[in-house]
Amino acid sequence: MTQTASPLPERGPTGRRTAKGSLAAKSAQRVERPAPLRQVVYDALAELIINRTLEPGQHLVEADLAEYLGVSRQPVREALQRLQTEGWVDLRPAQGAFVHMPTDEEADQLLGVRAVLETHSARLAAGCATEADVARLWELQNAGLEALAADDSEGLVSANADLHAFLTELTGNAVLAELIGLVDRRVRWYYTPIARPRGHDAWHEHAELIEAVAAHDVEKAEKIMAHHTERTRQAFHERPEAARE
Amino acid sequence: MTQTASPLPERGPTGRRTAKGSLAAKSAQRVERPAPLRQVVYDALAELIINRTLEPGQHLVEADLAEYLGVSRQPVREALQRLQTEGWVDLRPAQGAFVHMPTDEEADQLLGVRAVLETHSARLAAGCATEADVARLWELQNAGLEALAADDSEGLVSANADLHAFLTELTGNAVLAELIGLVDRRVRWYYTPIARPRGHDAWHEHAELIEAVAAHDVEKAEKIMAHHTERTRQAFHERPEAARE
DNA sequence: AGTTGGGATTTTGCATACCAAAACCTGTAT
DNA sequence: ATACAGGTTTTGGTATGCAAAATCCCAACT
Repeated sequence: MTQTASPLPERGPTGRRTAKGSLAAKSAQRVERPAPLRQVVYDALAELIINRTLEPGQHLVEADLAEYLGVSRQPVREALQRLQTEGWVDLRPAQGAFVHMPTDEEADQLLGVRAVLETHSARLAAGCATEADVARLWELQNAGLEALAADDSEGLVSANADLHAFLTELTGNAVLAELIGLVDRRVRWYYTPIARPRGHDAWHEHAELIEAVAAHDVEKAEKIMAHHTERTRQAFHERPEAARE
Repeated sequence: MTQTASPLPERGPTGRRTAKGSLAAKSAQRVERPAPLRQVVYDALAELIINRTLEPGQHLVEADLAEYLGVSRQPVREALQRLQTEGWVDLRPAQGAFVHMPTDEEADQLLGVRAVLETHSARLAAGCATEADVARLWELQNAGLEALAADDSEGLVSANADLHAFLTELTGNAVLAELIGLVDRRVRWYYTPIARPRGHDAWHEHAELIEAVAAHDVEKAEKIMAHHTERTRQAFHERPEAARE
């Protein structure tokens, strides 16, 4: 509606093949997709929810979102569907989408599941990490320490997520990685308020964990991660009066 | 199926309120929703995939599915979106939906994750099961034994799912239950071919598990479930020459 | 043979328009 | 206040159109 003429964020002469016949050029990178609109909308809405522009409980009217984003209702609906399956919004039949209202109980359950999955992940990772992997872990660890020193709450949460994410990739279990990714993204939402106070201890525990992984000490890595995630859970319960909102 | 004219499975004069003013009549049941069409389509497609009417790798053309089911493209698209997030189809941008092709590696990863989650679930359930819960578990166990005696492979898989599902509900952790539900539904797909040979041992192990839960022996329940799911995983690898397809 | 190169066709992805039914809102009469 | 009647908004779904991308098919060329 808004920008009636311009169709969207630069979809013009993309989608062309990279070159002509350099078969298996680099093996890695894909051909660069124009990014489906529903995906763009999904990312945009997720961002709006995470940074609280869209408040918990708020009613999301399809038509409004569509106009706001300059697209039609269809991609909005599809994005909302996905947002529901991943727990960001609740889709009440015949009433539409509402930003999910996180409860303390749910956060606790989420942190509990996360503890189980991450613990298993640490165990597997310790069993199969190469030296290069360990080096990468130390890099990520340092990035986190820098954010800690700079008192960068946002960067701290992000660095934490990166480190945990890389650890799950190491396991070689794609299903596990996907599930942890799902849970962690939601945990991140609740986690932000306690990132700062928890920071110091958490990154000390990370160091112990990486040492255990480097030594391929499966039992120890598992134990440390169990302790680490359990402490995070407790930190959430003992969090300051920033409880409500 | 093709019923071009008739719009759908009886949506006529539904959606009415149950009565007029008997507030909180039974407290339990919701108001009876007409069931969103996308949900109906989702169920239908999931069923078609599970029973192999739609073969792995097959290209699903929206227009064809829509005509086949007697609906428009929109609900079909929404159903396909959800089927993707739950791993039943792969949605390749600009190419459409393809029935997911399960690999042995993926099945193994799935069974691995399932083992972890179910083990944790068993631990929690053992800690908080009431006598009524245990009675219900025995009921479900008997239903499984009957299916086993009747050599009903389909019913066996279903009874197994029911028992595990009830156990996860006992934990009181909705997030955990949801995740296990997700994983189990997919495991079921791979599991069917080994349900029969695995049946006898599996249900014997179930009995032990229920006893441990009834005795609130947390450690034992956890151990039995770990063993149980690990055996299932092994059974999958040692499965007969029904390997491919 | 084999592989190139165009069309022609199909299919997706999105936009637009329209509609019934359900839910919501509001003002008025009780 | 409470209840009711009516108007408004919103969803959920249908139908249609269309550009871009992918696929298919077949003929021309080493």
